[in-house]
This record gives sequence, structure tokens and C-alpha cells, in this order.
Amino acid sequence: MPNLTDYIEEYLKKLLALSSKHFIEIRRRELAGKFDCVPSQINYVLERRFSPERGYLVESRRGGGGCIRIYHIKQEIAGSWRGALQALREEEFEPMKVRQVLQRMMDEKVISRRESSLLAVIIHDEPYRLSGIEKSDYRKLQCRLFNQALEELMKVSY
Amino acid sequence: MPNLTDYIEEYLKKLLALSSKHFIEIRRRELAGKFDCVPSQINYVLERRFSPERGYLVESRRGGGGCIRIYHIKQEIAGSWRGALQALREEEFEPMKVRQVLQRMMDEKVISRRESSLLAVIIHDEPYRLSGIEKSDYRKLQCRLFNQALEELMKVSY
DNA sequence: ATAGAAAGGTCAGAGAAGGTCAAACATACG
DNA sequence: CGTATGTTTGACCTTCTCTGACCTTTCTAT
Repeated sequence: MPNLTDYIEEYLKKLLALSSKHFIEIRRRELAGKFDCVPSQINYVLERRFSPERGYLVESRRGGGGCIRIYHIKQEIAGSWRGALQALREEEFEPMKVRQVLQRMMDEKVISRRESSLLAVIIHDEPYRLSGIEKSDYRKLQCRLFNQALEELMKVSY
Repeated sequence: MPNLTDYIEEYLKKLLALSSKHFIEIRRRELAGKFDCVPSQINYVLERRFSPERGYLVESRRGGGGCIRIYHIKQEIAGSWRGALQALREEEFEPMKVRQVLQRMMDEKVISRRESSLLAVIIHDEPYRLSGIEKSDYRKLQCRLFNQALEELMKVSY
């Protein structure tokens, strides 16, 4: 018994399949109108069904003439190092371990040396200490920034 | 879906590309007439799309016979780095401007799209807000992290 | 000199997108 | 049942664009 989210997902995927490019552009309002729902429903669909984990990338622009662009990116990177990253979520976020993972990702050519350097900056304590933040506080922040950065890398794999 | 601002931007860039010099001259009124809009719209376009952060320089003369001159500044790589760093130190560290610099660095192929995404993570406010840090405090931290990251990029050539 | 015309500049506010979040509702599963 | 997970809605927010009223500078004719 498909629900609204399913219908919208199906519709968008059909559009993507028909598109000659590897992306489509939609107007949130318009699409919401087409399916007779509130606009934020569209965001929900995008979040659930067009996530980076599923191989999609969504960009948008606000303001007059704004729109939402959905890319379909083929992702073969998949699992291997994803497992390693799982370990870095939350509780056990420790710069030492993270650096090891970075090294490994470089070895496996999943990220470049420059990218690794950028990621390393995020987990370097000094800037946070200089800003007078407590260690336990900035660890969480580092973890957030780091994971966000990884997400970006996974999205922009083309 | 392009809007008026996009069209005017495109038009001006085309003029620049066609020009034998590295600048073009326009009449604000005239251009506004061509695109059937109010003259101040032109100022808006110049501010948003032809900012120094994006590598453009705009000069103008008022009064009878006045006009607007738009330069496209192509710096060599080294210069563009220095410029970027300069603009982003301390006082004027504003995410909006930084994003424009990032766009420019991508345009000039000084950084890759992936690197740009990583740098963008650093200046995205959300993680900091979630960590309960005051805006004025995290701006400084963002500035430190960002500059550190740029330093790293300079070390490791592309 | 000086007044008026002919540029361009500034700024605030309206309007047009899309984003976020939490609460209500629905469904599936133990 | 009742709890967990997934969906739908609506109130409120942020960002980007566009307009118009009003200001400043420069040129030109007297």
C-alpha cells in the first residue's frame, strides 16, 4: 500500500531516468502542488529517499527563482571503509584512532593527501583550546564536523 | 531555473569573454532598459556576482557621461591564494564572503570540488550551534580552522 | 560661479523561493 | 496492547531577488 512519499519518490526517479543529464531540477512548491501536499513533504521525501547513502545528492537555492536539484551518483565506494568509520561515531571519537583511519583511507586511495590534511585540521585540538572550549565539549564538535565532512566527501564523489 | 540576476550575470560574462581587453564598460540605465528592470538591479547583480571575492573589480563614474567598468582579474595561483588568505583573516570573516572565495578558488581550479566541500563544512554554523557555542565565539574558531586548513592546502601541492 | 540635467549609489522593504522542527497521525512489530 | 518507527502537516525561519524612494557626484550651459 504505497503512501504519498512512495509516489513522490517514484515520480522523481522516473524523471531522473528520463533525463538526459544526470540530474533533474524541481520547484518545491510546484511539486507539492502536483501531489497536493505541503511543501515540507518534499523535504521529507528527499531526506528519506534521496539521501547520500542511497546514492543521491541534493542541492538547492532559495529566493526568487530558487529550485532543488537532484543528482544521481553511482557509488561503488560502498562498504569497506564505511565500517571503519562507524567506529568513529560518537562515543569513541579519539583523534588518534581517527588519524589511523585517515591513513588507511589514503592508502586505499579513497581520499587524497590534501583531503586528508583538511580532515586532520578538524581533529587537531589546538584551535579549539585557543578558543577556550572544554575538551569534552570540543570533542563532540570535532566529531560532528568530521562526520559532516565525510558525508560531503561521499556525496561529491564525482 | 534562472532568474533575472542570472541572465544579467550571464550577459555580462559573455561580454567580458568577447572583449579584447580585460574589462568592459556599461551604462547602468541602458542595461537596466535592456533587461526591463530598475537600475538598482544592476548594482545588485554586481554586488552578488561580480564581487572581488569572485575575482572581479568594479569601478564607476557618476554624472553626465558616467559609466560602470567591470574588470575580470585573473591572478596567477600564488596571488589568488594570498588574496584569499588576506580577505579572510579575522575582522571580516563572514561565511557568505568565504563561500564566494571558495567558489572562485574552484573556478580557478585552485581547489577541487571535494576540497571546497570540506572547507565549507568548517564554516557551516550548524555544528557549532548544536554544540551550544556563542556565535561570536565560534566565528573566531571557524576562522582559525579555516585558515589552518588553507595553510595545509598550500603545503601539499595539487 | 551656478543651476539643472544626467549619470550612478544606497538602503529598506516587499516578495519569492526553500529549510527546520516538533507535534499529530499511522503502521508495524514484539 | 504498547512501543518503535515512519509519515504528514503546519507554524515559523533564512536566504536570495527585485523594486522604488531618495541621495551623491559630475558635466554642461548660461
